[in-house]
Amino acid sequence: MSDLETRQLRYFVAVAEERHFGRAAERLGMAQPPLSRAIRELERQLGVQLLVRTTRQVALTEAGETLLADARVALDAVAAAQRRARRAGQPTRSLRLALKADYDAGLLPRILDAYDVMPVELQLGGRGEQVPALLDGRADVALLPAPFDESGLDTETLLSGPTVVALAAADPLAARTTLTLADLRGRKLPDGTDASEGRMAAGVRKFDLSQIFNLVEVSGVVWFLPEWVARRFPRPNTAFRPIEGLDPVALKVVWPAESRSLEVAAFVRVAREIAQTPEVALAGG
Amino acid sequence: MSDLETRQLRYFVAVAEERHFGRAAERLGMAQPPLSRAIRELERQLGVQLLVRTTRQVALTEAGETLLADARVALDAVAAAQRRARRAGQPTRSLRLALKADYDAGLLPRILDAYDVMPVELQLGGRGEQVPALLDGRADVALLPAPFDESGLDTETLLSGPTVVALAAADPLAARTTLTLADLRGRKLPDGTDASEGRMAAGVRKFDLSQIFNLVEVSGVVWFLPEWVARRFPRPNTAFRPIEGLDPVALKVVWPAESRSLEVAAFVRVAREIAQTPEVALAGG
DNA sequence: CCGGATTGATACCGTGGCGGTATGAGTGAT
DNA sequence: ATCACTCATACCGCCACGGTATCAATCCGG
Repeated sequence: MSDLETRQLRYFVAVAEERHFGRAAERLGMAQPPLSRAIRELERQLGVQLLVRTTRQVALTEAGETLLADARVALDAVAAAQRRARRAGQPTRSLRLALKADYDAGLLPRILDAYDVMPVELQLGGRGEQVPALLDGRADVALLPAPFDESGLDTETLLSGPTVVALAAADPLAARTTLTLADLRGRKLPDGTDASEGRMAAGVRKFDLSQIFNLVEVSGVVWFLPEWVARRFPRPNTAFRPIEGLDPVALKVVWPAESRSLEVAAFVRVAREIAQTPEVALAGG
Repeated sequence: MSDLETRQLRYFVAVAEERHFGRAAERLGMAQPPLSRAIRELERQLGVQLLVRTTRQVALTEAGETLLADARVALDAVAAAQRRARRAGQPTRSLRLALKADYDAGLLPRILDAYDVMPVELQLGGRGEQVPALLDGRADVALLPAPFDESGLDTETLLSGPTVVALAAADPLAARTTLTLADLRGRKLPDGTDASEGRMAAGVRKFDLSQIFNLVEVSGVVWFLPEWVARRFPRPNTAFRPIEGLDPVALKVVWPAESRSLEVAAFVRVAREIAQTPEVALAGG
């Protein structure tokens, strides 16, 4: 009957993620007994068993899995409300734009130049950091390469292009104009996985693009990236070749689904217009 | 610093909606002083002024407006988590489908027949009740005529058609094949507003379609509805005429944006297939 | 088969947060 | 100027939440 409190959801998420009351309690900065009691009380309120405990392991029931997913969404929504309210009270307002360095397809300078509603604060981060930031209110809008999990978000595609592989110009494969994933069997990504698996190796956040291109040129590893990124970084000793059979990669502008912010809407409009306007040669000489 | 509790959000929403501490306290079933104190504490936690109080009126600051919108979303998310967890623990599962009576375009029987994942529980309600039910977890999926506020929801269009006006067959306008809004000047909707405004008069929830057609035939009022609804209810004394210049009305299947429910996904797939399959004549004879 | 380690549950206690009542203070209306 | 209205303050009492100590069940090594 009585309503859930975010405290109860935070406790449950901690236990469900740790699958261990002691570690969850430590993470929450509290002792284990009151945490156990709080979860019991939560189950009693819901009239549903969420966890199956033995003294050796904690497992989630189906209801627990359901609640875990929904609780994360709800906690993000609460955190977003808190953050946005804090910001809305500040005298100096800005738009927080989350993006991955080098993945703006050259649109960013023109967008920033054209967007004059308020100052734009850039939040550079690795892949995977932008979406959570949008969901919990740390960012207002993002520029991201698709695909990514779009639940809870609205998006608009700015441009789209094929995936290319970056390989050393001296590589025999560079002599061919197009490649398939199978051709890459044996080639490694910087993280050591085989390139023929076609994943865009995550977890290589320590490197920026020029460092990766250095690796490509000197150590024979390869690297996948969207064509609209590669085009911005021509290097004489790195060859970019399209991969057949991979889905195209879109650059999207992304914002929280429930956003009714005029500032975000204006940003999306500007981004759309810039993306549709070809980049003119600035100086004819 | 410390996290927001749903209790604080519920209190704030009550005060922000009532714009009156006393009434809000009454609505919350508590006394006014602790409510005032809780709002003060909330403002202190956020470091932001949410309300401008005088002894005569309570007004929202810009931060307050922001928080009101976000808090509603967050509270819906918490309520949805609670309801879905409760249901997930029940042994008998069902899919709760919210819709407006008579607005299924004839698809419903075939959809229900084809959907065999789990029992479907129908929630008939007036326009405007389905979307909140989806957002706070009282319903899993809905069939709705667009347009409606889609924030926080995902949708897929099943079919689309023009808006028509229902008028008495004896009405002089019924002699014409198409009409414009201007032609309807002077004609009234059942709620008394002028038909030439083009709104689909809300607030006439007490009547079902046959009652409305009765009104149309005997009292000279007119009524707007989608063509794909009108087609299902042929009546000799009611004429349906398309209105030029009005946007088409789509029938959409709608579900919570964050839903990753396989049951909902299966329902959407079935609905899509049914909508693309023309209704065959059941008996040729 | 037994003893120790691990881990969640129980018992009990103290405090702080939350809500209640009584009352004050500011403002608009007559 | 007085009254009505409404939000704020003061003060009080309770219980909900968290802490400590301990128990109980299970797994594992010997």
